[in-house]
Amino acid sequence: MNNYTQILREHKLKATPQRLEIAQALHIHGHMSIENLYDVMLEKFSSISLATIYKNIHLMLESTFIQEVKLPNHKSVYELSKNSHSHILCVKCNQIFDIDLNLNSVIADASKNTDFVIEKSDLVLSGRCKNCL
Amino acid sequence: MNNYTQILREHKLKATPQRLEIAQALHIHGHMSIENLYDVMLEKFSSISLATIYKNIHLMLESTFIQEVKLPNHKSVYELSKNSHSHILCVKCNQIFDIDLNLNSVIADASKNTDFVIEKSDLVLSGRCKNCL
DNA sequence: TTAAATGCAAAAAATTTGCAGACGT
DNA sequence: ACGTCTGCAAATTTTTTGCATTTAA
Repeated sequence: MNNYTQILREHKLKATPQRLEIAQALHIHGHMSIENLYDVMLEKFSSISLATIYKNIHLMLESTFIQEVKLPNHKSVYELSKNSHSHILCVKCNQIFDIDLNLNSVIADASKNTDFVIEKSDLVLSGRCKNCL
Repeated sequence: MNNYTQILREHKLKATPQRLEIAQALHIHGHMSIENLYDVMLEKFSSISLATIYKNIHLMLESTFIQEVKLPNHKSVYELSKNSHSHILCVKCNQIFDIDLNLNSVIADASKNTDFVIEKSDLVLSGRCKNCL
């Protein structure tokens, strides 16, 4: 029983080979779109169905095993759940990186201005990475 | 010639009645999804086509007359372009508000950590608004 | 007058559903 | 053994395209 078998079970999901491979693919690639994932999965499961990908993505989202990341000018990508973090996207090479940023003061400010109780923040920065400059 | 006729032309778009109505609807409602917009437009143009909505949304995005806002757990919504700002979403009543937040230090921090030149930021805060608490 | 926009119908793409057989626990 | 999962096929939903006609400038 590897890593993800246990984690999947903790999320009330059966550890099927397909799900383990999704977890593995996300672990390796970090952020993947549906079609991206489908292509990678096809290499291991030549007869996997897109329906299986969709069903699993939904279940994994519901169980918070994974998270969706919505990016400007891109399809959504998915990542394994981790501690809260932001994303930074290179508009040239389209690489996505996780980044830890302290948004406390921003959130405090927003909270004060709106009387919202803020539960989460989704921040995507876009620009050009070192290599693409 | 009203307000938006001129602005549309500045964006190299012909000021058709349909486009003026899209502008008006976004002005009034602030943030609208495609289907939302279609429903509202139908009231003024009983035979408007969804294809017209899609085509116009694309052209208006390209010309930066409008902007897309991607929200967690929601379909994309569109708004008239304005100065850079963030969004705050109530997860209970689903209202969306614009909010001006100073992200300078966050961006500076990100820039320093990644060697990115950052061009824009998309921030959506989610929580509960005053009324829904 | 002319290039661009509209609306329709059809096509394509993306996502969801139902179900029979297979599989995880 | 049981309930869940997979893969398939079909259905549905969303978005795009082509084209004849109309319209803004």
